[in-house]
Amino acid sequence: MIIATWNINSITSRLDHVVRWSEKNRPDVLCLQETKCIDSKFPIQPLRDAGYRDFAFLGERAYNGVAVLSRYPLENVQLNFPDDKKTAAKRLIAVTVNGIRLVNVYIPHGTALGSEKFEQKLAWIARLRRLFDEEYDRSKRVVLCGDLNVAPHELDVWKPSAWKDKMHFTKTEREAIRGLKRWGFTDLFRHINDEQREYTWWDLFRPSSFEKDRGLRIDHIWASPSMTELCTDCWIDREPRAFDKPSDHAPVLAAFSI
DNA sequence: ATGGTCGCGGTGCGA
Repeated sequence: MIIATWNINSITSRLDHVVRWSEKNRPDVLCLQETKCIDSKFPIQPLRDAGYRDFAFLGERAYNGVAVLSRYPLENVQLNFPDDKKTAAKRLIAVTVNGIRLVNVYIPHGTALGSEKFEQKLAWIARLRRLFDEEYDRSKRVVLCGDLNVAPHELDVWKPSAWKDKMHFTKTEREAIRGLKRWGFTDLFRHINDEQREYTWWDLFRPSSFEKDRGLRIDHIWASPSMTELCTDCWIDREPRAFDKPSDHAPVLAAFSI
């Protein structure tokens, strides 16, 4: 079974990429972030034609939005945090698929260091940790994936000296993300690939960033201990980052012997 | 080097 995650920066603008990539890579479950699409306009039919059978999505106009596309039935769909208001940014969707509890998140960007939104980013991460403490069992099969908007380690940044104290790599963000991980998660890319430097995001503002491989590893698939034991591979597919008019993110995939 | 490029939607904001 293959689970993938991809921040596609608008499902309508990237529909062809998602279809083409899905037909080639055949993930069983694909978690998307930044769909930027209201639910009534979510393009189910083209994605059905690409092989997906079941869908869960939570979107809004222009910003945020998360979705899960699956070849297996999705059960117990949870939209955002249980105590979120309806007006809350659409950033979390949790489903059960093949007995796995899968949580797909789009962690807030943070906008600017020291801003109110930066504090809200830290608070959102702490709140996610509390969700796992209160409602999840680490002895079960649990997967957390998505755009974490934090590069946890120096190995996850193309030039740590240049990124010191910069958004996505500040001490406070890394501490917050470590706090989340300590619930009992293993970073599957690091688990499988040891000290390898690979990235999932390259800045679209700087057109040469991808060619020069100046990126960050901010998109992740994390797993609980029993799920980590079943993981046979985890990799980043850079190919669609070179497509015409790409998302700024590349997909991450994990294979499990299930 | 504080620029640069997208997406949405028809303006400026967020990333």
